[in-house]
Amino acid sequence: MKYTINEIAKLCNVGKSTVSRVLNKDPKVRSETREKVQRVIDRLGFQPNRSARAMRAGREPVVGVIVSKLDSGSESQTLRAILQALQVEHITPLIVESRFQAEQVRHHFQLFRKRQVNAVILFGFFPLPLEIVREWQGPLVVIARTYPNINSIYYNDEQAITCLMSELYRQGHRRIAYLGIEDSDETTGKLRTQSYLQFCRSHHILPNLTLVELSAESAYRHCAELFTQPVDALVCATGRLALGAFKFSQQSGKVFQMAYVGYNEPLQYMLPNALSFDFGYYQAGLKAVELLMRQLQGESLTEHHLISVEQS
Amino acid sequence: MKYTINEIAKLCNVGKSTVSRVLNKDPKVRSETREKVQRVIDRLGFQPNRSARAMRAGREPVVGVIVSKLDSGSESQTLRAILQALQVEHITPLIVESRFQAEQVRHHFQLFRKRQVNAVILFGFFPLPLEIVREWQGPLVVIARTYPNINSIYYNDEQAITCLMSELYRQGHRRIAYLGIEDSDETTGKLRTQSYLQFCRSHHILPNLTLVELSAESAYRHCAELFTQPVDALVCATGRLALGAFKFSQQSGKVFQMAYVGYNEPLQYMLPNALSFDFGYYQAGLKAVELLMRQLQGESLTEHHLISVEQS
DNA sequence: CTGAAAGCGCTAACAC
DNA sequence: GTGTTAGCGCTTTCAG
Repeated sequence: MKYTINEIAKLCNVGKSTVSRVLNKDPKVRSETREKVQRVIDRLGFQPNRSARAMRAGREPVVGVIVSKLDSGSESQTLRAILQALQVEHITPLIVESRFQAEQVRHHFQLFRKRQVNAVILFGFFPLPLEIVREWQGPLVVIARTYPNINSIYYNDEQAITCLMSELYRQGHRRIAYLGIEDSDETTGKLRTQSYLQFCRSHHILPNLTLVELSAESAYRHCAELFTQPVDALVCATGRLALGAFKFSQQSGKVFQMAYVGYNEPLQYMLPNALSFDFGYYQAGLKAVELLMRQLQGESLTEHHLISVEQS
Repeated sequence: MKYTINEIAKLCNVGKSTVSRVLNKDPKVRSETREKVQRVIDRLGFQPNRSARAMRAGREPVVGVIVSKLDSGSESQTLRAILQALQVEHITPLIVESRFQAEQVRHHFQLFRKRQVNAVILFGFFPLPLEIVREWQGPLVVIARTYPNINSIYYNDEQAITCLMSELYRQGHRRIAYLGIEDSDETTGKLRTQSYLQFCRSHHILPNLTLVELSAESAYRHCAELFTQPVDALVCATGRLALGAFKFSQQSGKVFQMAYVGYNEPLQYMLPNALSFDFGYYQAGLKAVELLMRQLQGESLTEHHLISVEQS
């Protein structure tokens, strides 16, 4: 049932090192011998023992992946890409959830050290203090946030908002409101808000915005504030907020064109006409793994990769 | 930076087996010695090499987890539990997606064999032929579906439907429609449909049902068929279908009490008054790991575990 | 080109 | 109680 390199060697009447060479595609094996050995390997379905190989190699490649929430549309897209890319590289992913809590991240780092994780991919879909991120010594790629000297894949917040605004403007909307995140969140919050204000300024639109917490409920509760004035269209900083706004529109009967940043399947289904800006989450995952691989291969340069793909 | 048991031994002036004993909490070590060794271990942050241990043990515990879709509310809940439970057992999970395709499952099984996965947890949230499931030789737990001689965690379909129906009935609804899955799906389909019909019969309700495919879109398209008659309340076989029905209610302006089986965060948020029957997905995950552990420990009995917890 | 032999870091007999 | 020793399955010199 479970063969070892030794048994294969005996069956082939060769030394085990030859079998090893065949397994590792060492060119200096006579093709005749190679085929003989390969045939036996195939016939028996022999698989070299992973642990033994790992031990010999001195390290087993394991990448820790910290997502913020498993059931999040945008993150799942990225995670899917990461999983696939890592599989190709024969790297084992270790997935954990931060649930948007920096403290959890710290905790996971500890676990990773214990489990001898070589590298980490961290989803930063929420404000995360630099000093916590710094706690990870070793290869690291952060997604959706940037820090000095730390590799990252981040999204073009300005482009996302500007793009949505332009489209709404093109459609003829002029009273465009904005539901955003508080400035304490540098990227999803501050940056996007500023882009909104910037666009308003350059297009002579009177800003009408409210900043809330990153939850549908908070968005829902504060949405009414925007509608003390007439509103044609509403831009939401995230899909989560858009869900709250959608509920508001249901309850209040207000009709407006919806636009949001992110990928949210149920919302996309319920509101097919809404504008959504997908950053290219899948691409981001692939890129993250690529960056990580480079770090693992010793290149220690820092890169900040901008991902931006428009959709819908 | 990276120590071995040998170095620790030298630093402590003990043999490496003593260090090993300390690591493995072998009782027959003088507490004095133990402390001395432990102190050094702690000070240096020494972590025994996983691969070496795994090799020695002859097997590295890896459990393959086949979910149908990463971003599914119900499954994420279960997956979360599985991840946590496996972590406690120091078992590495290998997560892959089936995307509701039996062929993918077969493919993943192959991968698992290559990667020397010891056991599998399979999410069966869709019809899956027995012969495919059989392809996995070895410890296996199937969630949400049962097969002869295969360990499983399954849900009490009858109870779920009956429970929702009873509650609707209690609330005074009499014209209760049902949106279900076709009979080709044994559990989510046939079983639930029958439970609906059963309830109708025993409570003298005129059945009003439509069977559709397992997608929101299909539900949405066929929903109108139910409303050729007056409807007070609607029971949906799954959260996905409920999403389609919700859209229908939006578009058609029909008002009715909604009820569905499953856990769906956005829906729960949008329709807080809807009745939902949560099977206890988290519990199911814990149970799945427990069953698997027993198999790994050699008990080869088959168990079919019924999970049922009511909520909302 | 191929085989013999020496370990990788750890655990488990087996001695003392 | 504790040290010594023999491998687990594999890769990698080092000789032939």
